[in-house]
Amino acid sequence: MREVAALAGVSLKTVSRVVNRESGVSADVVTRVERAVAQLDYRHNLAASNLRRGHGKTAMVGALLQDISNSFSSSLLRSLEDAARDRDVVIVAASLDEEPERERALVEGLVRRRVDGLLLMPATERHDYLADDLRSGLPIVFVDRRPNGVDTDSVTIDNARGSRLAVYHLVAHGHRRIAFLGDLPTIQTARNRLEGFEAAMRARHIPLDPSRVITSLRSPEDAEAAVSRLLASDEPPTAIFAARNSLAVGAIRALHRLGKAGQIALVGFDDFPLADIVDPPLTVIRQNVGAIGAEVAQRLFARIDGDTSPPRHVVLAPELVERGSGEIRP
Amino acid sequence: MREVAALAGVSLKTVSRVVNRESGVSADVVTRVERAVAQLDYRHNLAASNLRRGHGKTAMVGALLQDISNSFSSSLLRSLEDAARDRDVVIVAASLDEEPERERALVEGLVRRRVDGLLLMPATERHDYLADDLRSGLPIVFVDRRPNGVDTDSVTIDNARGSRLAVYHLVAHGHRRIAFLGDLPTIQTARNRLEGFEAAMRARHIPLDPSRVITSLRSPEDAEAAVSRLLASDEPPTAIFAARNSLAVGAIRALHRLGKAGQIALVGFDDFPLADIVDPPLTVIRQNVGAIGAEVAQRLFARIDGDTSPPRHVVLAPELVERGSGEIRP
DNA sequence: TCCCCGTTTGACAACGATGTCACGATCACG
DNA sequence: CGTGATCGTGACATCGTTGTCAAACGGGGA
Repeated sequence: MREVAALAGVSLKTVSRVVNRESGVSADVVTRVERAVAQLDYRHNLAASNLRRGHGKTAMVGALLQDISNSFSSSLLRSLEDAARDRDVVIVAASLDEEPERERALVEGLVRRRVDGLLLMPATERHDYLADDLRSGLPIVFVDRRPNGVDTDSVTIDNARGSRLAVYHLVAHGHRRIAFLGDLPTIQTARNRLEGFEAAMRARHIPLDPSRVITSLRSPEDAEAAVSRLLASDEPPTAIFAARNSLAVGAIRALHRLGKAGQIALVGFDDFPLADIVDPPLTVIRQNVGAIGAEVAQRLFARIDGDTSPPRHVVLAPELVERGSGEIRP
Repeated sequence: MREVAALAGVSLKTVSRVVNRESGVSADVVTRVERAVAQLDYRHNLAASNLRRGHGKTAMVGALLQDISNSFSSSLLRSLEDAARDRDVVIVAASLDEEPERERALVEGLVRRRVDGLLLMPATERHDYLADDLRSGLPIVFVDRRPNGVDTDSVTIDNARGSRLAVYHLVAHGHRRIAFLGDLPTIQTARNRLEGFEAAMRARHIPLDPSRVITSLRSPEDAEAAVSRLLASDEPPTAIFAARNSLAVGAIRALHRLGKAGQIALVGFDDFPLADIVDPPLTVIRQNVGAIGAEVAQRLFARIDGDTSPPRHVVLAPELVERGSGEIRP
């Protein structure tokens, strides 16, 4: 900037005025400065500008999601981006992979970078560590999982209800031997889905067979192996409830490999783009990702704009989408 | 920082030393400073730090992709993230949606923010506008599309070859009436795929019927409608080559709706997570996204680390994955 | 002609941090 | 006990920018 000023024969402040399109600079000076800017490849430095202005807004928000490459996380990211776009805010995105340490490190990094707000799908169990930042005014919106130990906005779905929908649906189609495939019970949503499953089975007076409740499945491959084992047992299940989309995928693969596709009922949790064209079309518990994302973005930007009303916890209801795989009878 | 210094009874510089874990501070002073930091909720400001240090590294890279929510873009993003993670670099991600204006605006925003490097899947046709930034040393790596008007690293696949693989495969299975579904020909990759299709048809001495070459399809819905029209014609195609994954999805939906699934051959371009379990399993031209992402990340960080060798243009070969849908005979 | 006023421009300090260098204290050694 | 080396600490300028305030300028009216 100093060089631009020298070349244009004006003061630093005048260059600043031109760069910021402030009024009250003569047309002649403006062109001189702009010429100098072009000639020297000068680039305005936003960091320095923000520093001086002091108000702090960096026009960056952080989005810490489970895994950017999965469709749920990336759809949320996209919803946030659509809202951010209108306000010229950019998004710093990262995957947590269910690693608490990574979450803490990334939050710290983003706070040091002075992001204006944070979208968090936490990998940690307790969130007290965020208290200081929240107190100092950093807007944080939780998504998919609720805050624990601090109070801040969240947008989640009713996971237990989703499980209940699935179980009641399968029971209504005549099933009693229903297997459950779930992720690590340390993950809040996975736990809620498991609890919902158990409660629904109780509510329908079906005894829980622990050998048919498989948790800690982390990948489609895990699920595929689990289903193979389940179907090889003495009393194989007639229906499977896969409480996460990647587990449903593994289950489908296993059913295909064993030639049982179309014979065993299957309900997945979380819709995904092609669930309607797999074989058989997959019945799922759908969470409306667009609605979640829009709600999250709206909350976050409202907070950034100074909304200081009490934290709100939005809980959306998932719905059952019948497509075929869940309507197979035993 | 000033307040921390005052509270701890030391100078600014000493606080800086403690915060940066520099050696040569007595244990006593370190604890006093750390206590003060905790008490005042002090947060180190990275922007100011970078400003002063001058070397410029912000430990941020930009990733401008086509659409963060599609699986190709988000997988690339994830590959980049894996590489960035080791170096404590964060990623600013955005979708361009094939809008040139948006690309230019985002690049400018990222340059102003002084990102250390840029991953770009361009929406623009010409890239001269990047010349200044490249000259001033900003590393930019193109992915999926080659730079035009400037010379910088790129990682792409051989799209024409992909189309050729698809056509030869279908012809080998007895097809001659092959329809082509493509995106906007203004998009470089879409154009290359179309050209590859035409060249391959010529090479096999099959006359091109323009009514079976449909371009400018932007969504699964567009593709679905196009396929419906194609199949309603007098001489419907016996095979379809869908030159983008979302178009293949639309084609599958149409075939299902019309009850023709399993009767018309279909080859898609771009693999996607569930292509093996749709009905029938989809034969695709696969680009190895992991390999592309790894290559891109490696190039980008090498440049950031000061590699000034001439720009390299890596072209990876796609491969045909037979799964069933492409092996249906007329 | 003189004065006042609006317009355009510039000098300076400050945003939060750190590299440089110099200072005082402590220590080992002959 | 003096000397030089070593260690811990602080003063100051500086990174790139902008808010504040005042100066310089030109023009219009009395």
